[in-house]
Amino acid sequence: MRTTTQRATGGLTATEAALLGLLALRGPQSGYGLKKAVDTSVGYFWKPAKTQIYAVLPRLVTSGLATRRAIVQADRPDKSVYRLTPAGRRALNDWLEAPPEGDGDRTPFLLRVYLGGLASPESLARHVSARRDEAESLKAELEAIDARKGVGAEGDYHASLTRRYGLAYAEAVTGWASAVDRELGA
Amino acid sequence: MRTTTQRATGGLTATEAALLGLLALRGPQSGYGLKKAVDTSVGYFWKPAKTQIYAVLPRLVTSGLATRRAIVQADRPDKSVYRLTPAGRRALNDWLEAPPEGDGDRTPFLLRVYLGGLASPESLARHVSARRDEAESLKAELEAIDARKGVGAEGDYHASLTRRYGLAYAEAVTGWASAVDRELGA
DNA sequence: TTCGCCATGTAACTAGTTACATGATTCC
DNA sequence: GGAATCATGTAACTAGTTACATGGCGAA
Repeated sequence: MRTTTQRATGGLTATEAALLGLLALRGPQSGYGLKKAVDTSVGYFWKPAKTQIYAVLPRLVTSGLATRRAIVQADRPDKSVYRLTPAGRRALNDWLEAPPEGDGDRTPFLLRVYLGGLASPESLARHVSARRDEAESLKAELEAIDARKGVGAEGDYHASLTRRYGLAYAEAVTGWASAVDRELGA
Repeated sequence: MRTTTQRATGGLTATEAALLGLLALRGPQSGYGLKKAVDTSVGYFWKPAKTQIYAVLPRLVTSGLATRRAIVQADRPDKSVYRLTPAGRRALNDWLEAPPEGDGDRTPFLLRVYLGGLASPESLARHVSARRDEAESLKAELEAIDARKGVGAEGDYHASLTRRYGLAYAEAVTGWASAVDRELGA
């Protein structure tokens, strides 16, 4: 039931792990590139602000988990490219093996449902159907990605697992919301 | 896709709203009492540290959303009892009507799944089955509560909606995890 | 000419966390 | 004798946020 991503004695934060992981999967990147990579991969369930990415990267360098190389460019702004070190790879592995810090708690939506009797019934109904809409568009989005990659594309297995998780979640939410919607209407 | 509970120009934080909501539902309480109330009600999806509760309450008083009354007790420690003001009730209502700040993002578990190819297959399998176990025990817990209250107990409707949400979620997770478990075994 | 992409950051802030501190009373 | 309950807080910290700042290049 923990919320804060906590640095358990030498461990990584989830954001650090995400960045190291993307460096491991996709090779050396700039902060800007990592931001793009995040948005098109783990962005559905882990989307740090870009300033946070720029804050984390130098930290990784000073703790020896990554190296920075300055790249001078003529036509574009100069950039810093970060590369995973063996120590970084080890730290990432430790993080991957460690039990996940709690998620699923902190759900302001449910707080509104729980307290729904204090507001107008219409307000609750609006929240519920908005939730259903969100879940449906999440589902559509994930299905579109599935379609774009073929099922069983190589190198996509673990990513597809997260999409399937998202789909199961979305379907659970739409099912719940439809039922509640009907009840509130009656 | 926001994570941080944000104070949108005069708005409440979710923790403030939770406390005001419990004061509205259950009447005047001490910080200690509110902590108990949180644990036995919204604790499944919103569980602030007790120090946070003690930090928030005086803030509610200074912004006129609650009043504090000191109660001197002979046999127990003295306490402060907080009571909702009309302004507090209004602020709560505004919060209840407002669209929920994003949740569902920030899922370190999925980060581990996504990066599962970087660690040993056994590690991923362990995470997945741990997740299934958690979901199953959540389900059991929620069903136990449902059984304890009878179905359709008065004053329990909105709370029961959150339990049903939790059940749908738990079932989605167990379904996903069982399928993935089988795949990883093969 | 305007807009979007590339590219990196600073400054100010905040909602939350853990660890620590205190002390009487009541129940086993 | 020891543990749980009642009851409230301080101190130190942190991972994240938004708003702001800068500026050249290429394409419509």
